[in-house]
Amino acid sequence: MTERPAPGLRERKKARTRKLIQSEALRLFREQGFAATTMEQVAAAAEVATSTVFRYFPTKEDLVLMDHLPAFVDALTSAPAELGPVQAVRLALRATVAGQDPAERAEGLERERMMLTVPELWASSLDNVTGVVATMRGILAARAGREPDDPDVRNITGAVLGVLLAVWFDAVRRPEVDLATEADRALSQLEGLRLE
Amino acid sequence: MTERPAPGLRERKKARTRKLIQSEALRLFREQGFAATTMEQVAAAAEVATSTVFRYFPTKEDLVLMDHLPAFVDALTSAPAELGPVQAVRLALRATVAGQDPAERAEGLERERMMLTVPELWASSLDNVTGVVATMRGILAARAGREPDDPDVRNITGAVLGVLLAVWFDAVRRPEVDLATEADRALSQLEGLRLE
DNA sequence: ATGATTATGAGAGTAGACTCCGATTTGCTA
DNA sequence: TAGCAAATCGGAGTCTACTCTCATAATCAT
Repeated sequence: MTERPAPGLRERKKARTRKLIQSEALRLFREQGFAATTMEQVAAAAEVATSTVFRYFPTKEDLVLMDHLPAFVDALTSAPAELGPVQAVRLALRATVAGQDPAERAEGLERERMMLTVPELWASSLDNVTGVVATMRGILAARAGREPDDPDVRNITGAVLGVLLAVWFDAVRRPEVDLATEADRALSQLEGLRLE
Repeated sequence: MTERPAPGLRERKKARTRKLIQSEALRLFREQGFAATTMEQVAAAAEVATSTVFRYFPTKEDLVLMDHLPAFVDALTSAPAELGPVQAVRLALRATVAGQDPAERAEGLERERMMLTVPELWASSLDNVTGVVATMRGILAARAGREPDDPDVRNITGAVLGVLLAVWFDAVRRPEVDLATEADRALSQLEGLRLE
């Protein structure tokens, strides 16, 4: 949010160390699995003290977790009011993906693969998930002039996130599947669902 | 499956101990939370040795986990072939709920509440969930003469499970919501989705 | 250059899930 | 009732995420 671009040497070094630790961790997780990798190993691979790893990442899970959702939320909020819920989500998705740096996309996919695959990570993203659900309900409800806990809103949100998750699982497991177009196509099947 | 009803005193005692441990554990989890409860406390509450608790339940999570899905799977498999996927699921759901002992339902809901709420449990049910998804895809695909990894099958399954999960989350949090009727109503909104 | 601030290193320490094992009790069988 | 097998007990031991502390080194401001 308030990312000060003020680059003291100190800050730059910190950012570099942080990235180093994280990328070494991801490599180890990929190679030997999440549970089988200890924090000592991560520290050793990044050539820092174990306590330093914990200073940057309070929990092991934090080495993987992320938040690329805000962009999507923004896009959904600012979608034209005349669109139905499903259309709005499609538009927001397209906008989000388009605004992504393809370089970081690969690492993103790797992390997502782990999140959807490794139980511990699946667990610690629970809060994230319920948060996204709540947010999305709020937005879709507002767009249709309904309450956030309206059953119809809940159901549509559930259906939309259900298909998205299904596609996501597939895409993460098979590199030939393009998440964006596949998700768009999947959502198009739900266009019959309306509100209001 | 091969539940021998042969009741030696030994077996009866074992079953009783098992239930004792589990119900004491659930009580403690409800009262102080899952993470905040230690296995020692569970053992103490059930008045057995800690090692005995581990003999019955290899992991802490096993004290909560369960499998009431087989009934649903059976019902779905044997639904009339002329029904669409969503209708078939509705029917199977109704059948499953109808065949449940209302006495155990309460405890079931309690466990489900934890599973959907406590991260550690949410994690260890990952396998269960993916298993259910795969099974359901298989059945729906077979009913429509498609492949299990057909995109349409994946999408419909995703949507159906999405709404079900949404309703479930609600029902588990608010006792006044009746899971069965609410789920049926929610699914009725998806009837537009067809295959074949 | 110097003193203040901050990051890092190194290591000891804690907690709690889970394992192992020898001794004891308990139910089963003849 | 004697002997056998299974279950339990009690406790020592392991493993690893995570915490704390303090000394040292790097950066910053003046």
